[in-house]
Amino acid sequence: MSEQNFDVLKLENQICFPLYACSRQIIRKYHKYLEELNLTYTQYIAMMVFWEVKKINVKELGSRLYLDSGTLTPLLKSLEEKGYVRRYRSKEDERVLLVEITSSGKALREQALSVPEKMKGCTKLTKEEAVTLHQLLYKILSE
Amino acid sequence: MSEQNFDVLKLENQICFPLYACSRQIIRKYHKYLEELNLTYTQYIAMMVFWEVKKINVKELGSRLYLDSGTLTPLLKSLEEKGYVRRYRSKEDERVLLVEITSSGKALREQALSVPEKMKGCTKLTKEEAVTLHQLLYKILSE
DNA sequence: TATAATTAAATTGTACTCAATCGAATTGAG
DNA sequence: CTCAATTCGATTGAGTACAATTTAATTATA
Repeated sequence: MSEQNFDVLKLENQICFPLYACSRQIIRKYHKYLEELNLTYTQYIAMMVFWEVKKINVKELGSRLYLDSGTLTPLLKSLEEKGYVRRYRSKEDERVLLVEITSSGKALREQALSVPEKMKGCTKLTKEEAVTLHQLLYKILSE
Repeated sequence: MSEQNFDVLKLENQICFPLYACSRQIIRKYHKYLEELNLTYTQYIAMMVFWEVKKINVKELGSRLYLDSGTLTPLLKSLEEKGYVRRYRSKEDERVLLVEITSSGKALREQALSVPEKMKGCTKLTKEEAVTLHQLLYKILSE
């Protein structure tokens, strides 16, 4: 009767734990290539957005990266100090902070091309497995 | 000629970014259930290990959780303050710190059963998709 | 049109995360 | 045996994460 099944509390039966462990494992691998660019991983994915859109506000950047202002405010100040972005208030709505990539930030893009190159094969997944993983992850994120 | 393909630097083409975003999204969902137990997510997965093995040293715990002493030392001190574990040096090798679950920590297991229950269906993956994801993630971790 | 409600960032406080370094204990080569 | 190398955990410092709160600006409503 009062037998309790604790299997649901086993590490090996979790879905979040390997997600969490995997993301940290890969981010650790990024570290040695990104430090050549003087970027952290979070700064790197933020730069990916700037390379695409050139200009964006904090809220919209946060919704793309799934990060809030508590994380982004210091991160964007740091990118500004490095000279990769410029921050300024919107004239139309003073609450909104616009962040725009600088020429220096744009120039970094060429250098950054070496990163995916070096990270190639960082996981031993086949192309098909990587596609499957990608789809499953975005299915989770789409909720 | 000198056309460069920057697609490899697009956020949508990354594998690590959705891993990172997914794990944080799910951990955020855990938060409201775990705070009823006065545990953070990292403390929760550490407790999962203690519920299984009762006693373990820091290095072995770190290899199971993919975390190092810089993360675990303060985390274990915090769990000790809450009364869930006891920390002491090994008599055989004074370098080794053993961490053992207390009766209070064992009692927490029953309460914790509600967490996977509440998290059930936190992702809308089918059972098959969840199994596939699990396999792919452990393939990455096994490198 | 006052003012209440909402919104956007910034701030605060707690807790990771991890590279790098340190100090103490143990082990191993000569 | 002995000193150098290794190992274990703790510490340090920089950078996130994020819930909760605050401040300032804007919008909506009575």
